[in-house]
Amino acid sequence: MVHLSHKFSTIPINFIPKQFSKHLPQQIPSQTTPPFIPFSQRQNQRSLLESQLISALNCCTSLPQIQQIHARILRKGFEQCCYVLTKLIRILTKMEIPMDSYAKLVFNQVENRNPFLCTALIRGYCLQGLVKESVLVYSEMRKKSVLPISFTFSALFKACGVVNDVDLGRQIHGQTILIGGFGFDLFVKNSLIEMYVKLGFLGCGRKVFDELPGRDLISWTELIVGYVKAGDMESAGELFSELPKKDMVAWTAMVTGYAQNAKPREALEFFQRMLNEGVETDEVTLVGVISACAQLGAAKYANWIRDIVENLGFSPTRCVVVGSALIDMYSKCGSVEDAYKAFKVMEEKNVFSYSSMIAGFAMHGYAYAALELFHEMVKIGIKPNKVTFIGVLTACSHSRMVEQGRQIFESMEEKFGISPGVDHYSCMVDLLGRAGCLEEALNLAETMPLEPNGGVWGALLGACRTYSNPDIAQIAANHLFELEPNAIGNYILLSNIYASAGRWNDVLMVRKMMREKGLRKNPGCSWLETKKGVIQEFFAGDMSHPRYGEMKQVLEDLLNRLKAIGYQPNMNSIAYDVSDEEKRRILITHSEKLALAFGLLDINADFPIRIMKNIRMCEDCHSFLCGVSQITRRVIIVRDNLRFHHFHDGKCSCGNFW
DNA sequence: TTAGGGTTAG
Repeated sequence: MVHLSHKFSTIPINFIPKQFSKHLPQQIPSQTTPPFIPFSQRQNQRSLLESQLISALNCCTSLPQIQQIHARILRKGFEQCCYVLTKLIRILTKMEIPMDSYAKLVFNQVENRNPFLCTALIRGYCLQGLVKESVLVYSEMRKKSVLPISFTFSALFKACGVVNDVDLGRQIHGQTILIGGFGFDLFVKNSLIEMYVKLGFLGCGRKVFDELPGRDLISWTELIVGYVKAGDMESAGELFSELPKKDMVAWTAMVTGYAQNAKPREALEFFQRMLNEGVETDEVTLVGVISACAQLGAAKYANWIRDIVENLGFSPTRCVVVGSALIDMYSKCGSVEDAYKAFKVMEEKNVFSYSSMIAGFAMHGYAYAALELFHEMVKIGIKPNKVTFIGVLTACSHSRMVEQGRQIFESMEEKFGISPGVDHYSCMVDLLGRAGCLEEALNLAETMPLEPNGGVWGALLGACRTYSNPDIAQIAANHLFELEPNAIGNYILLSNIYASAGRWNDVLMVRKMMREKGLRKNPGCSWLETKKGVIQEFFAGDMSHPRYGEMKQVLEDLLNRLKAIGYQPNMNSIAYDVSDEEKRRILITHSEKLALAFGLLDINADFPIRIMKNIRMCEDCHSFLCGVSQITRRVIIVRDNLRFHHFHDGKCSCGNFW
């Protein structure tokens, strides 16, 4: 003990770099000589102390607590004990305390490091994204002939995944084969598959899976997720069906996979199968299903999953991830009120919950609510991320709040240290464009520090349509035709802009381009959720519906009543050079009008009529629906390809600005 | 100690 005390005095606190020394215990161990105790008794005492220190470390929840126990470790003479110090480093890792500021100092004080201690530091560095440092520790341990353990490789592979370094991963993969037997370790094998999958080298992952002996449920699931992430649901499905014994995680990987790959119906089918087979579900499964329901956008599915979530006891109150998913779902299913209710009851809120709610408000045209929430989150110390700003800027954009938008855009870098990405520039071009500042929007697109993408030029083209500016439209469209040669919407927009300016020759030129490329117009389509919860589909100009006669009657009746209060069909919404009579006929059979007519016939007056639409609503339909909400006193909610419109009492929540 | 999770613009 005297010796140990002596050693303490040779590692004075002031040897530690100043900025880190605050982390280490300030208490210098006592130098008094303890009474003599026989050796065997000392050993027993030591192992008792050891387990006491370990349990004390396990109970730590804050840095000061750790420092207190660390002081005890030093006082009791355990500053060279790998077992105890490994635990200390693991706790520091768990609490996300920078490795360089504390764990490394602890590590450096140990002379004979065992594999566990080295691995704890490697893992700590790797989880903090400091791969170079973790590799250095690994080389050091190899130099000193400390044999790695499976966990060492697992940590290193994870690190390679974090920093996207497949070459390093391959090198370490080679080492697992060279250093006796690790190539056959299932734990190492699984980490290896995980790394290759994460880095997008699915083939290598598959090779490891096929060639190395032994595989377990985790190996299978890892590979399934690899296919899911690559968007190959077919291969994922094949592998899943070959999987001899499937557990909740494997099932969930499939459900979530379908949801993530824009196949919401398949996701729900899979979930139903999972329930039928009696597989347990947890909050992760539910999040996948909720996300699928959000994509379907129908209140029917929202209510269905709400009941399931409640019955399983996963309310938004207690589970922040389920809560955030629900906020998104309710917003996308047309009920921003339900979204806000879920948001309100959440006990824990994070950047996801706030961002989802902000995006929800923005989507429904509640710009002030979105901004208020943004300021609230900043005030209570939740740091916004890139996605948050997309929501906030969209809210400003859809409500013509140019100055606020500008200020927030500027604050991104200055105040929050987030450099704006292409998408944020795209929001700004949209903001300026929608407000009618087309020149400024064009200027921003042309001078922005990043390469503008389709989003940027598309926003500008959309604004040119609103403000009928064929000249700037042409510039934006030329960029778009290069970036997205097959996106039909751009050609249609440009042709509409030319049509409303009466430039019929240019319209023909755009039509010719479309013909040459073999592009065909995506027909306008609307969906309506009927009284019975069935989703009905309506195509523009389609007169084959069994109740078309009644629907036509409803529409004509509405048209006459609307004309009496000053409505006139907006012929500019038709980009064909045809007679006014023909234009009127085309207008009255736009898909949302057909859906509306059916909704008025089918849905009780107390309920809103909810319509979904695949493309942007035309000006005529928009003013028609405003008028209908006034004369019928009905609430009509339309979700177009971008956002929601709530028509009520002759007004729309978008303020005629969409 | 290893597998499945929520928010994104025209």
